[in-house]
Amino acid sequence: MIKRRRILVTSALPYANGPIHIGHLLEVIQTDIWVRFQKARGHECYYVCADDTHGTPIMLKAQADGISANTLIERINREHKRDFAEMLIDFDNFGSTNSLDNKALCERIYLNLRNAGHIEKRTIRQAYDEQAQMFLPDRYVKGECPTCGTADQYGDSCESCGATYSPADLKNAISVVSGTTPVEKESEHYFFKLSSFEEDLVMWIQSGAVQPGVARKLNEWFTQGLKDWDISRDIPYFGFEIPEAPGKYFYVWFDAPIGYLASFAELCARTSLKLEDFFKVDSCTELHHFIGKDILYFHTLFWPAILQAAGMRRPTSVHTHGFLTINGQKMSKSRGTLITARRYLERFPCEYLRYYLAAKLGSGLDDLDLNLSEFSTRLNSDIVGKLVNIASRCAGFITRSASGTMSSGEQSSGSLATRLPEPQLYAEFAAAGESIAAAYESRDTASAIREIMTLADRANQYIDQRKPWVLAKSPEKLLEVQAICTQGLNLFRALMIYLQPVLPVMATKSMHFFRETAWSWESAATPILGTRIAPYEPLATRLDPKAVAQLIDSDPIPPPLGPANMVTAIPLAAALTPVARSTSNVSDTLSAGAAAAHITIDEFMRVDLRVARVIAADLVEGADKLLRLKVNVGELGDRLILAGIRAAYDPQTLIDRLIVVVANLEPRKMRFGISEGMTLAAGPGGKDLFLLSPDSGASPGMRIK
RNA sequence: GGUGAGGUAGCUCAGCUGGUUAGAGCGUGGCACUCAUAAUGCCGAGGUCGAGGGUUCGAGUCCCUCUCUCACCA
Repeated sequence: MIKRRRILVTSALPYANGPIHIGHLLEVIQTDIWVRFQKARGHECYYVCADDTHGTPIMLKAQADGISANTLIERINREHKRDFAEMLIDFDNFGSTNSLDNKALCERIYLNLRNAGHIEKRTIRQAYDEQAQMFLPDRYVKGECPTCGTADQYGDSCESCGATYSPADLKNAISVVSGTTPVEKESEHYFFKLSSFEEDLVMWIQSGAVQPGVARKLNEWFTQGLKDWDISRDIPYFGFEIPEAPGKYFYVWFDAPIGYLASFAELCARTSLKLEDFFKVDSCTELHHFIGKDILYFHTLFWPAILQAAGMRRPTSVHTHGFLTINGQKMSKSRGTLITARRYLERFPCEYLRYYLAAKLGSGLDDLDLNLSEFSTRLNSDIVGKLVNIASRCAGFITRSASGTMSSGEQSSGSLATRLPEPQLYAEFAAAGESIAAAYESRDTASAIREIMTLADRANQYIDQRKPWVLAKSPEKLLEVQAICTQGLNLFRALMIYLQPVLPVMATKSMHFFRETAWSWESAATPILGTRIAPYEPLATRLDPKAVAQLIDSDPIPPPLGPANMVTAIPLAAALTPVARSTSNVSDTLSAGAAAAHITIDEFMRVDLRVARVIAADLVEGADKLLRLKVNVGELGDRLILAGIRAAYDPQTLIDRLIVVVANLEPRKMRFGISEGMTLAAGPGGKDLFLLSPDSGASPGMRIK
C-alpha cells in the first residue's frame, strides 16, 4: 500500500489585468493533471491559486478604463474563474491577493521579518512623474538607449543591443503615464536582506527542490552574489500599506506568493484543514509550486527565503516549465497568436487541448510548441483513431451478439484477470500502471502518454488478430466473440483509467459506459467481467483542421474604417472625438447607416457607460454651443464634462438630473478646459437634442450594460 | 554582452550511468481488412544523430572548439 501523502499544490497567480490565454493554460493544465493524478493515487492533495491583483499596471489600467481597481479585479476574477472551470481546472480554492486573509498574512509575515532584523530602510533615487505625481517603475519610462541610441526603449534594458541601465541613463526620457519628462526623486524604501540567506538557499536548491537545469541557471545568480530586495513602493500604489509606514506599500511581488497561503487559508476556513499543519517549519506535508521560467527568481530565491525568515517551511519543490509558442513563434497580439482561453473554448472541447499539451509536456524547461496542423492530426489519430476506436469497435459486438453483457469467463477458473482470453496481455496493461505513474509523478506526462498510446496500439493489434467480425458470422463462435471484445473493452478501460488525469470528462463517460461509479488508479489492475455495459456513445469526434487553423486570429488588427467596420470602429473613434463634436460627427455617421456589422459583447463592454448625476451646470464663456457639466459618477467620483447641448438645454433645468455618460473616454483637452467624459444624447443636433436618462431607481455610478 | 537550454528521419519528439544493423508517432508509398467516427493491421522508403577535433577496443551518448536556434537577465 502506498503511503498517503499530504500535498499542497499551486500554479502561478495570473495577473488580473487581462484574460486567461493559452500560455496560462499550459501551466494550469500541467498542474491540474499532476493534482488529479495524485488524487487518483489516493493521496490527500489540494490545489489552490488566486488572481494577482496589485501593482502599478492594474492601477493604471483601472484608471484608463475609468473604473476603480476593485471593480477591475472583481470583473477579471469572475472571468478567470469561469475560464478555468470550463478548462476543467479543479481548484480547491481560487482566491485573490486582494483579500483580507492575504492582508493579514502579509502584515504578519512582514512583522516577523522586521522583528527578526531582516528588513532594512534605504533611500533610493527613482524616476518620478511630476504631473501624474507618482514614482515610475522602470517599464514606465521610455527613451533612447544610451548605448546604441535605439528609440522607444524601456527604462531597464534595450531590446536592440541588450544593454542594461537605469531610467536616468535614457536619452530624451518620457513618462509613459503622462508623456512628460520624469525627474529623479529620493524616497525611502524597505529592503529584505536576501543576501543573508544565500547559504541556506544553496543547500535548499541542492536538496533537489528544483530541476537540474534550474539549479544550473540559479548558480549564475549565486556567483554574482544575491542582492537585497526592495519590497516597498510609494503611494499611489494599488496594494497593501506596510504597517507603521504610511504612504509605503508592499511591492506586488511581496504579496503575490503570500497569496498562495491566503488562498489555502480560505480553503482551511471552510474545511477542517489547518494552515499551520502545512506551513510550520517542521511540517511533514509537501508544498509544490508550478511556475513558468520567467518567474524563477521570485520562487526559488525570494520566496523560500521569505518563508524561512518568517519561521515557516520552504517549498518541497518548484517545478518550472517553458513557454508556449504557436506554430514555432512567440505568442503575439499583432500576429493574432495570443489565443485566449475564451477563443479556444468557443471552438473546441477543452480536453483536446489538455491531451495535446499533455502529450508534449516533459519535465524540463524546454518551450513547447502548439502546432495547429499537428494539433488536429494528433487528436484525430491518437484519441479518435486509436483510443476511442477500441471501445467503438468492441461495443457493437457486445451489444448485438451478447445482449450488452461482457463475458464472465466462467468456463475457466482462477482470478478475474486469468479468465480473459489473453490474460498475459491484460497483465501487461496492468503492469504498465507503475511506470506510467512514475512518469506522471515526475511530470513527464509526454512519456506517460507515449506509453499509454503504445498500449492502445497493442489493443488494436489484438482485435485485428482475433477478427471478431469474422467469427461473428458463425453462431457457434459468438461466445468467443464476446470474450475477445470483453478483453478489448477491458484494455480500453485500463487506458482510460490511466488517462483520467488528462481527460477527466471522457474518463467519466467511459466509467458510466461500464456502469461503474468510481475509478482509482488501482482499478486498472483488475478487469471487470460478466457485467452489462451501457449503449456505446461516441466519446470524441474528429477535429476539422480548417477550423483549428482559425484559432489564430487571421485579422488581428482592425482594418481601416469602412462601412462594414463602422460600428466596430466607434469605440476607437469615439475615444478620440471630443464631447462637443459628438452630436455632429459620431451621431451623423451612425444615423447614416441602418446598423452595420455585429460587434462582440466584449467589444461593447469596452465602453464603460454609467449613470451620472448632474451636480452643476454652467454656460461656457466664449463658447456658444457648450455647457460645462459637473457630474457625479458614484464610485468613480466627480467628472467635468464639456457637452455641446447649450442650444437644447437650459443649464438650471439639468441640475440634479440623472444622465448617461461614457466614463472611460480618453480625457480630451479643449479650448475651454479638459473634458473627462461624454454625455449620451439622441437627435441630429442643435435644438433637436435629447439627453438619455435612466428610469427612477438608478443611482450614480451604476454601469449600463 | 552574460548565462541557460537545444540542434537526432519531411514534421513533433524518445534515446537512462558510452556497447550488437539509431527508435516512436504523424506524414508518405504499397498491400490487407471492412467490426469501428474513411477508423485498424502488415510491409517499405526516408537519418554520415549541426560542423570539426579529441578521449576510448567502441560515442548520438564524455571533453574541447566553432556554428545556428530559443529563452532569461531581479
